[in-house]
Amino acid sequence: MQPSAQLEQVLKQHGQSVTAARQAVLAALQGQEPLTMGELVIRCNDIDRATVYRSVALFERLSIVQRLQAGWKYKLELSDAFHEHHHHATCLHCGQVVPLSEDPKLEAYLHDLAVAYNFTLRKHQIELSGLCATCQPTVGSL
Amino acid sequence: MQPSAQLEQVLKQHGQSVTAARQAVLAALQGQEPLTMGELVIRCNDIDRATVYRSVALFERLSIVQRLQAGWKYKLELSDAFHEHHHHATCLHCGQVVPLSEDPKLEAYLHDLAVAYNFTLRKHQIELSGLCATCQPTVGSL
DNA sequence: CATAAATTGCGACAAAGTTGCAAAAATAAT
DNA sequence: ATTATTTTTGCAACTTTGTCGCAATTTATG
Repeated sequence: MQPSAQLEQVLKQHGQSVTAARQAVLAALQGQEPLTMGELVIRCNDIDRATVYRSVALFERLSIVQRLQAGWKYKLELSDAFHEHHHHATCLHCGQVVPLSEDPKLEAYLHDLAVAYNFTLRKHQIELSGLCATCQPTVGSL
Repeated sequence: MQPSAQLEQVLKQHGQSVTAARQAVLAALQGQEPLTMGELVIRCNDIDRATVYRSVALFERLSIVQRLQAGWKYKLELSDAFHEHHHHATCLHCGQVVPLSEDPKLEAYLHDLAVAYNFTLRKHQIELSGLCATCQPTVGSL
């Protein structure tokens, strides 16, 4: 299904209106790289900042979008129902975020971990950080 | 070793001064729960906000402190050299952060993953989120 | 204890995020 | 379709969070 059609479906399911602003915010998030809030606001440049914030808040409540810690700043990306589920490796030097492909063994493991702690798991994130192949020669010590 | 003595050691190793402000920031972070920046500033109430920020920035550079995504906000806690290494489960309802005990198998797995992606791994985080045992009965759907 | 170097607090500022409310757009009803 | 109702948007004001330069203070050096 097209992401835009899927958005429409999710919004209607929850009694929320399908609006141009929300479609634009989704479209801006469809690129490969996760975005900071600031970057997202810039890419939605016809839409008021407050509206972008409200859309993101709604999208988070509806699990359309997730927030991840990339180095110092947090970034936003479409969540598992819209993208393939995956994790991230962030380069501490250049800030690039590399998506890691999913591994069922790891997923199963985390599931069991949650059970052991009596937690109803809704979502999870793994964030690796270090130096990417490109930056390794450049940086002596961080 | 006492955390305060360890702080002194790390600071001197990197040619940084040992100051009252930095000791106070460390002390405030020594509780069990990770803190938001705002909470930390409040607990260091004799110390100027700017100084708290500068101390945290320094502590992050020296890997004394790490930042984790807990629900919507980020929180700060002492990093592995000061606490036992561990991961977190955050309750989406009450916001409580439960520390998860370390598992060598998981750690080894993540290490291999980084190698596969040609990444020099400096640190990593696993964040589970869901409902804690206490909140599960309270909340129908989130 | 004196000197040099680094850190702190202050105030002013920039950036990020929130809120109330009237206008506009989306949904529901006729 | 057109109108009525509900929701969302943009705007502007505002709060919170985070940053920066600089003089005063504290820390380290000899």
